[in-house]
Amino acid sequence: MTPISSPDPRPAGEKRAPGRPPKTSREAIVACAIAILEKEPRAGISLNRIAREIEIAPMAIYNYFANRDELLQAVTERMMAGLVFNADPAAPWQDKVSAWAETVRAHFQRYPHLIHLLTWEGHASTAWLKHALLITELLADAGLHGRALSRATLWTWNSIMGAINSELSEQETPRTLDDNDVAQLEEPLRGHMKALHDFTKSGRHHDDMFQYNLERTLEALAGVIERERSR
Amino acid sequence: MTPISSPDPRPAGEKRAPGRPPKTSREAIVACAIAILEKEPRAGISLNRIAREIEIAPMAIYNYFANRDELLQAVTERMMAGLVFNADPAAPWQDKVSAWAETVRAHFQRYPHLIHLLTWEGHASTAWLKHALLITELLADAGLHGRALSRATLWTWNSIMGAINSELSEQETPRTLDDNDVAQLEEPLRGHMKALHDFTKSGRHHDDMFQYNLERTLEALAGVIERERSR
DNA sequence: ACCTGAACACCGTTCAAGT
DNA sequence: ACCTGAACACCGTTCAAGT
Repeated sequence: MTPISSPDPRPAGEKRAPGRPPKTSREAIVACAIAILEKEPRAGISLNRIAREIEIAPMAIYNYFANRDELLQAVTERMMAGLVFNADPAAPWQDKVSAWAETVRAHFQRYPHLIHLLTWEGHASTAWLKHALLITELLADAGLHGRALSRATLWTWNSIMGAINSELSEQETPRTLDDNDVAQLEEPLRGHMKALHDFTKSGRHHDDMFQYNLERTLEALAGVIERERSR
Repeated sequence: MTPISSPDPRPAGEKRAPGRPPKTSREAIVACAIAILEKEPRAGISLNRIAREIEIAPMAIYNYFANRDELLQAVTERMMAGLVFNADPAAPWQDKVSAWAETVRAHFQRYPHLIHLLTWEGHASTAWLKHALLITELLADAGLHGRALSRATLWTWNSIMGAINSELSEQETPRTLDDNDVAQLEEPLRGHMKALHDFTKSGRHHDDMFQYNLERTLEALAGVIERERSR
């Protein structure tokens, strides 16, 4: 019943590290957190849950991260790393903005929790910053500069992220319209409500609306750029 | 040391209600939740916290609400009730949309948590529905109908709520730019970053950006309406 | 009719002790 | 160097018991 020491996997000659050998790593913990979110998008990130999953004591995580927030930061960074965007340099700026928007949309579709991390928990990552600044670059090439460029950049982010945001939140917590509530509405509100309801129940209305939102954004940008150029 | 029964506040002749007298009410619980959020916008809504505040056992709340979700629903409804909007019927539709946007913005500024309740916890309230449908009515008056009206309505919501959303999330969790991160960027990205940073640090850039976002939204809507009219 | 306390399964985090 | 267990202060919720 004497405890058998685990075999040392190090090649002969390599110095054995002092102290207790690690059971896990930063990378494994982050990967586990992401795996949980991919399985259950609504689960949230819990230290206890992760510890259960990789069969360590919850406290072991504190050897790799100072606290929950630092772990969230690492998860954010790691999720963002999966987002790659390559624009065709020859394409007009409208196409590039569209391609950027679709790439970002697809990424947030894969990691719905990411938008929560970025927006509500304030975990801006350098990777996200870089991607966001691509829009600035595109708009600069299109002829904007100075404050007009800053404003147009923020507007574009707002607009595209707003579209992604509303699409995700509707998917995660579908608005179930209470028939009773609708019945209480007066005309013409009830008619409008019904039309809207039918529209959002129609087949591919998410794609339809994202496209529409994107077109409106580009339309507004085109106006700004044109006015700026003719000054 | 005989326990003294509390005096019955009912007028003589009125029948005394059977059973134990209540220590609180639905209204008091909801009011307490809102009071907590007004004091500490980042606090979140906790049954235990509310119970501590009004000095009852946490379980007493379950006499008034089936569960936490039902309480959140009531809080949402109550918060929305404070939002009143009266448009000048004679004003052009652009002014009405602007007035609507500013009213909604001010309300969410007062209750930052409300956007969380509506967007992420899926507590659509009838009061919110009514307000949202006002936009549909405005756009219908401006000449839209059918699918074009539905699309334009959703776009307007998206756009305005996106602007409010980003304003709030920046206020609640201010993006502190890591100098180190900025230094790692290459030109022209670093230059763009710096310009953006300076812009968002300037005095009233929140008001400035909301106005800009609103103008872009109206611009895009004007385009849609014009094309629809000329068909 | 309404309130309470004990109990359960969660959560993040500190601290002291183990290997 | 890394892991563990006990402890603390939270959280929502069920159930049985009190008034």
